[in-house]
Amino acid sequence: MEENVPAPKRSEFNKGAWTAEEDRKLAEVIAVHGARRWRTIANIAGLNRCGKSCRLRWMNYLRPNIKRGNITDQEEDLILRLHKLLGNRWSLIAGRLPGRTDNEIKNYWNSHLSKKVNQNEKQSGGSARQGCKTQKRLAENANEEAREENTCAGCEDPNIGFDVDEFFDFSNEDTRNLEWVSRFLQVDEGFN
DNA sequence: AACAACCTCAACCGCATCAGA
DNA sequence: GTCTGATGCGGTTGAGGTTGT
Repeated sequence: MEENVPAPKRSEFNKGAWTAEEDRKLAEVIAVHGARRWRTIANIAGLNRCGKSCRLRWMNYLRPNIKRGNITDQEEDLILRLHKLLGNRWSLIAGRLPGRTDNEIKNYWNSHLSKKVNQNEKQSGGSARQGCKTQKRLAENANEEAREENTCAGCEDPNIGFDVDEFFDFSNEDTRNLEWVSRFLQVDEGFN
């Protein structure tokens, strides 16, 4: 039934804003077939969209449990701290903020936080460089750790007194998370 | 009221990586 | 080991809304 539907050529795909009808069709098909094989899903749903577009729509808008708007002060603080640690690793940052998407965080950063950070750096005489080295190091670690779980990132550096599992297990304990991030930032500041 | 400038955010694009044949 | 399609990510764009003049 499903894969006999000929896929449109790339140039024939619909672009631009999604309609409520398209959303409904997409959600229906995903409910039955699951959120994978996006090209097939697009075909089954009869959407004149590419698979990528369907995936993005689902991930950023239709997926259940998505929080929309109103980033709280606590979330903002966490974003700032995680960005300092990880750089533009939006998906990693989003993974620590339940219900938030990488796209939303990226947009929020670009429209709100980047300005804030720039202002702060100007005021404080700009210690951006200092953070840079650590940020790169941490981003690299984060990538490796994401792949090879169960290794100890802190083991290499005796100054870093935290557990890597804790690093990636933010669960929902926001307060605790902020605590270790603070701890890490203290280590970071003592790095130079 | 009219227009320009600015802001926000959904969506697209290109590239990298992964997984299966 | 190689090829190919699927998936994921980060950067960028552009439409629509808001604010300022």
